[in-house]
Amino acid sequence: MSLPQVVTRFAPSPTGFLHIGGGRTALFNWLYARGRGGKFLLRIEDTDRERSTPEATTAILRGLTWLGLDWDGDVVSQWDRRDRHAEVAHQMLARGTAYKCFSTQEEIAAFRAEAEAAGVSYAVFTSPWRDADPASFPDTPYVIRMKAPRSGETVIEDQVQGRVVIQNATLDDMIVLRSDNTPTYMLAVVVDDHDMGVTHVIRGDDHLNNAARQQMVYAAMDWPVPVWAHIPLIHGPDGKKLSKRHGATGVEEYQAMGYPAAGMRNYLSRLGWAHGDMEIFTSLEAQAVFDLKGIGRAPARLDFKKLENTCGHHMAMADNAALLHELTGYLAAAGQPALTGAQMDLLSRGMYCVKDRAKTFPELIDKAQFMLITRPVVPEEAALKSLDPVSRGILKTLTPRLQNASWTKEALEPILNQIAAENEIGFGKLAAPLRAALAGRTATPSVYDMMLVIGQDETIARLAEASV
RNA sequence: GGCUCGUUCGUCUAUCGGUUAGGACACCUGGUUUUCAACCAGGUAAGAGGGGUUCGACUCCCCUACGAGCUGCCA
Repeated sequence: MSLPQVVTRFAPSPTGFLHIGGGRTALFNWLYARGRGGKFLLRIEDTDRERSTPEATTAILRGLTWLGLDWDGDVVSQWDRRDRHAEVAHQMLARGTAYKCFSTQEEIAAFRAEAEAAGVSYAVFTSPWRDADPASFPDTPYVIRMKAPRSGETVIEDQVQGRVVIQNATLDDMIVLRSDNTPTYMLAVVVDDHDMGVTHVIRGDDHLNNAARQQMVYAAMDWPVPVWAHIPLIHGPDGKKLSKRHGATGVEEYQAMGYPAAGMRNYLSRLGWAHGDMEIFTSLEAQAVFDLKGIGRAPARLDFKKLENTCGHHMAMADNAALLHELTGYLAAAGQPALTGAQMDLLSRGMYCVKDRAKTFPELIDKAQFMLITRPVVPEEAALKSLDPVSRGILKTLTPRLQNASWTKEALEPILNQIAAENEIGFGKLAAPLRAALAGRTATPSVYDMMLVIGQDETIARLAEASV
């Protein structure tokens, strides 16, 4: 009666921080599941004991959490499931879809070297034990290999790449269980995805070829094959695979640079995926329209300008309190001093006049500078020019009138206009020294907004100091 | 080397055989403005190359070039 529930997963290997490409893969899985009332699971592929670290796992979790990608249930450790993997390997043995191979790594290396010497740069290794008589088995360590079909073809029906046909002859009998009884990735992913009920495997297209081998394991165990969707990788601005030399590759680096998470999600989702001309959307909107069909086949390049633009939209759309909260998170991530209570108060009052002018948190802080400074205001050199004797005189005449004013824009406007008129100057000529006095700068939010936000007493105090 | 995938403005992309090839970012011009940002109006800019199929190809097929991935007792 009810449709089978959609179950997706993100399965990173904990060998480093959360890569921006991994973040996008996770995002696609999350969008797909969340948009369909399904489940989004998280599994850590830590079967490589040499390279896996707990630090990397926590870094990945931190990155996902910052991105706002919440997962269902507990984080699954692949390593913890190794006994189950071994069990399946032996079931394959029993079914005759796998076999014990006693070839040593030295023998395999020798085989490859020989092939190379013979002019074949790469050859598919065929184990001599594939059809060997058990009576001839030596008492030495062995691995369990998949007994892959030698002929015919394996077809991957991929939702992104289309129908991909791979000749079985090009695939070797991959190892599913190592000689120390630990599973290899090819076995572990399939067993885990099956046991976890994963219905849609959405991952990087570096796994497209692997899908053929994995599909053989599904076949060997007679398990239903999940829906495949192999998405293109992200490239750097020069079109090469994204790497360290392109700059930031870790999700957390983007947090430290001050990009808001909502903007990051929006930008990342549009990188390689489109829904018509839609550019800016909330997570809820993205979930509602995200589908596999909209994913492009070509790798996309990172464009910081567009990232910033997208983030700017989300800054402006954000709820003031939420933005302030995320700002404190940014400061911590960037290793900057936390805000004082007074600064928090002012920011929550003045967020409205700075958030639509900023694309990132560093920009937001810069625009909000007039709220964060304390007297005495030290004007920048350019601002100092607006505080000439004549202007200071004008400010001096302004102060007493502000003392009796009610503190609303409606009340302030006529006062400033009248001062400008009395001195026969344009409003701009009055705004410049006001800016210099209130913020010590030449570029600031509206002078009215600044006055309203810092309040009557502070405004008068700053004007008094500047007009001395 | 073999196998697999990809190629529309500088960038992200729309198009699902017939469009003046559309949108967004960036850039340029003008406008607005109280500075900056924003905003408004306009503009420059694209189907890798070559063959087919078709009345008609960005769209389907083949080749080439270029890019990427896989080819481990890594994931």
